Amino acid sequence: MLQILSELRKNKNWSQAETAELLGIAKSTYAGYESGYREPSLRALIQIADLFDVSIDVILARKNQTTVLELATISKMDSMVLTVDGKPLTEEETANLIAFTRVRRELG
Amino acid sequence: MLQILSELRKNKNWSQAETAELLGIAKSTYAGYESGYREPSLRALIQIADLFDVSIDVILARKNQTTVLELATISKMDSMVLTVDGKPLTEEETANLIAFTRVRRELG
DNA sequence: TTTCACGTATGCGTTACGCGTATTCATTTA
DNA sequence: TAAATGAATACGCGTAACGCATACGTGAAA
Repeated sequence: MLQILSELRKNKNWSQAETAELLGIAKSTYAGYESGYREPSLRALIQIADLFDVSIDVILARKNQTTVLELATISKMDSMVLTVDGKPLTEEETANLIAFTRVRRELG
Repeated sequence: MLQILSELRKNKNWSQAETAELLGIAKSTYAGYESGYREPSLRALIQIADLFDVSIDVILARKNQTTVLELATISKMDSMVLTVDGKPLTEEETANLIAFTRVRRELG
């Protein structure tokens, strides 16, 4: 249910112990969330969402808000920023990614 | 914290008892949420969000609107799909885009 | 006044969360 | 190679708090 926690954490290059400390909980407690051994309480869930700066629905992988977004559109939106290694993609970078994808698909 | 429950419920012209029955919980339990006497468990919260068809963040009155998203994270999320030319990016394609971006940035 | 619907408050049993601890595995250091 | 350190995971136990049954207060309708 909470597999995404591992992804979010690794994107920040944090260990479970570091993350637990930032959350103010025991490392075994946090590890239990990732492994699926336990589910976080509502209070813990809110802290986690705040720490990773994502919505609770994202953490719970709730699909009630499945959104399909065109890469080209996102780069024009002010309300959303894509990052790689924590660094925002520029419009030029995004344009290159789109071109890159088209070429690769063309080649099969 | 959960004042919005009362509004969501009244918008549907439901009594607390009706709502509780739809949720499969005791009416005193549901009433406790609205009055602030108790907070719902995570399980109950998910059922409530599904019943009213709103996101959990809305129920919790969280103002976060995740604007910065790591590309690597998105590809792992079921709740969001990126497309190029209307065609979804596969996980492999996304991984290639990330690698491509890193190389380009490395080269200056 | 009685009755009924609605919302609310609380005692109590039980669930399950959080911590400490132990274990396993991988990597590093002497 | 062994020892040590770091990382991830599993589990026992105490207890916080959730859910239910029940009781109570209010207002409207008869």
